[in-house]
Amino acid sequence: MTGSSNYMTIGETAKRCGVATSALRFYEQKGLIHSARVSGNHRRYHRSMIRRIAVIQVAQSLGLSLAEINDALGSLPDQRTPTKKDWERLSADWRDRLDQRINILTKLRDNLSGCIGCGCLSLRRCKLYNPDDIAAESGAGPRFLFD
Amino acid sequence: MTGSSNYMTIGETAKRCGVATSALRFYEQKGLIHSARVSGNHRRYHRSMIRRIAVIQVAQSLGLSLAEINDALGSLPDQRTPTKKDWERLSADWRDRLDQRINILTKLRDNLSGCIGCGCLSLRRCKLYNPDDIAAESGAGPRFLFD
DNA sequence: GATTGACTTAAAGTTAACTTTAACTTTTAT
DNA sequence: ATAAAAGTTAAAGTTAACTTTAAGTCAATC
Repeated sequence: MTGSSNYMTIGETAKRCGVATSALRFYEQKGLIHSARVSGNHRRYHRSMIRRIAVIQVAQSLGLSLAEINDALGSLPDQRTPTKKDWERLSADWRDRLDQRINILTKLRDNLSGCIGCGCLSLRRCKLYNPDDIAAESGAGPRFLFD
Repeated sequence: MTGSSNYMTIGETAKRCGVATSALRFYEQKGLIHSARVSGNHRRYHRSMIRRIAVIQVAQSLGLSLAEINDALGSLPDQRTPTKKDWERLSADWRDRLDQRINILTKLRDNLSGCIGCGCLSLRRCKLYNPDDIAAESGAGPRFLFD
């Protein structure tokens, strides 16, 4: 255990990352992060876990489940700071996912706007203003806003 | 109960909207939708509930909780098809929310790209590649990707 | 040494959004 | 009339992502 400043207690790590200690224990149980143990069985997290936890938080903000994040983190090294190449490999996937999310939300926003601003040329075609639901053959659910 | 084609059984409604009957019962319990009852105590949903359920589904895709949706739907009429004005009132709020979501995701994606593509001029300033975590004073969590 | 704060564990609890179960009634089709 | 399908209810169950509890040990400080 060379250099105590490379290792932090669970409380220090939690504070540093803005998560609860219980969450850190939970993540470790799920295999997402790892710790060493000192003679009193207290955890010691390597500094590289800060970055790893940050990556978990980013992935969560993308809507990934912990299981999915665990899969993705399989491509990162456990015990050292990820290199640039490591990060590239991971974030390429996530950028695709982000692009898709942005596209869907943009389309949804545009469809909202279009129907509001009289962008629609036909009351028959505009399903939102089709009060008799004539377009029932289009399929179940609010197709008109997602398609 | 004029015009049986204005009312649908729970099965018909579920199929039409692409949701489960159990979800409809759940939403009704939560007060999000409403039904009439026939002599056998079977539910009958007015056609306007199709649109209302569609709105619920849209709001869910925005990440709103059912409680939040219930609040928002308070501004819509229960027993008739919402007018254009009704819809405008509701969707203005949601468009703001969509804009914010899109902005956050776009910023996140741009930060990912910037760091990958050597957009960063300083290894000290680029927190992602600051392996000794010198920027610890920036606050807890992955600030660099959200700010 | 004594006290307080930080740590440990396993297991139970919380929350939201449903789904399933069990036991029944009603409706539909033959 | 009968059988199958569709409907009813209350309550229990599921899931993911945690948090809290209960009961203890360890570490730091006086």
